[in-house]
Amino acid sequence: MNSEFIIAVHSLVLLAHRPDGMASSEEIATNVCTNPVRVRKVMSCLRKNGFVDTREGSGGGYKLSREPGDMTLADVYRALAAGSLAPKWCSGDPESDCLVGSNMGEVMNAVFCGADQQLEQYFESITIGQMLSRLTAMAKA
Amino acid sequence: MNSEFIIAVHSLVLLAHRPDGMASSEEIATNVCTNPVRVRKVMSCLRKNGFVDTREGSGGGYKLSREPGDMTLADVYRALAAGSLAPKWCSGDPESDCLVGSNMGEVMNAVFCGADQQLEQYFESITIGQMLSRLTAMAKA
DNA sequence: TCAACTGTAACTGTTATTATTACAGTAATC
DNA sequence: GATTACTGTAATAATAACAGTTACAGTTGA
Repeated sequence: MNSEFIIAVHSLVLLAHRPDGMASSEEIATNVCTNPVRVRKVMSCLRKNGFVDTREGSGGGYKLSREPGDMTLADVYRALAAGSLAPKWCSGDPESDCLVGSNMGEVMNAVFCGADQQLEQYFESITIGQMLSRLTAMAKA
Repeated sequence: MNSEFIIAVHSLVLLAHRPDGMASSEEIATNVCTNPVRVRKVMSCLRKNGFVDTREGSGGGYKLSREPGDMTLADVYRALAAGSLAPKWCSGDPESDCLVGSNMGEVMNAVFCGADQQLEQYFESITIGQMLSRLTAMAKA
């Protein structure tokens, strides 16, 4: 899995956890354990997909633009990791005169499309709000 | 996804397609479009997991040791790609004093375990025999 | 006008992936 | 029993993907 997906989910959960719903790229980066530039890149994408609002300039940062309970991991997945299951490496060669070698690429592709849908469906069942609940439940235990 | 998984599936389908059910690492490599050493490494693993039999020496090669209809992609997945969904890159830091940063790693891990099971279940529904059928259906069309 | 932010691009370092080379071991065939 | 055609495995090299860093232009609040 794309690690940007993880950064995105983590960031959204963090924002959902903040009383004022805001955080800067540096705060998020510290919490996630990466660098601010990477966070900004991911957040920029989340902004374009309507997950967060940005405020540039002094005192700026990121803020959730939807309810945590209304954002599923599937939404995030579609925004920045869709199709990541299929490997870049592709088997077979369409020019091959063997039935198997020439068509395997296409069949394999179909298999991974199905797998991707399956995965997306699973992510559909988990919201950012639920992620936060799991975290608080874990802290109390 | 692990590209060894793809090589394994392709190899098994190719063996299933051969009238005598046999092929050498070089023949497989040509069909898959990779090098024989890589194929041997994957096949070696398939042998250890009971998918194929090996015959060393002149005229040797690999042979299916089970019916194509009895081998699911889930079997192959478990043998050489299980848990590949979760990224190596891990977010958060258990030592953090923030609720989110300190526990996110664990929660994320649980999410990916679930995703992995989901994926495995999907692969359970596809056999090597079916892959071959899809290929022949495609050729006729 | 300054300080504190975001948005990007360019570059560097690190890690993972794939291909290659080499060689020991095994079995069929002459 | 030598030769040929294979597998098994280790070591190395080449390539590609990934993550971190630096730099700087643009925006906004104080």
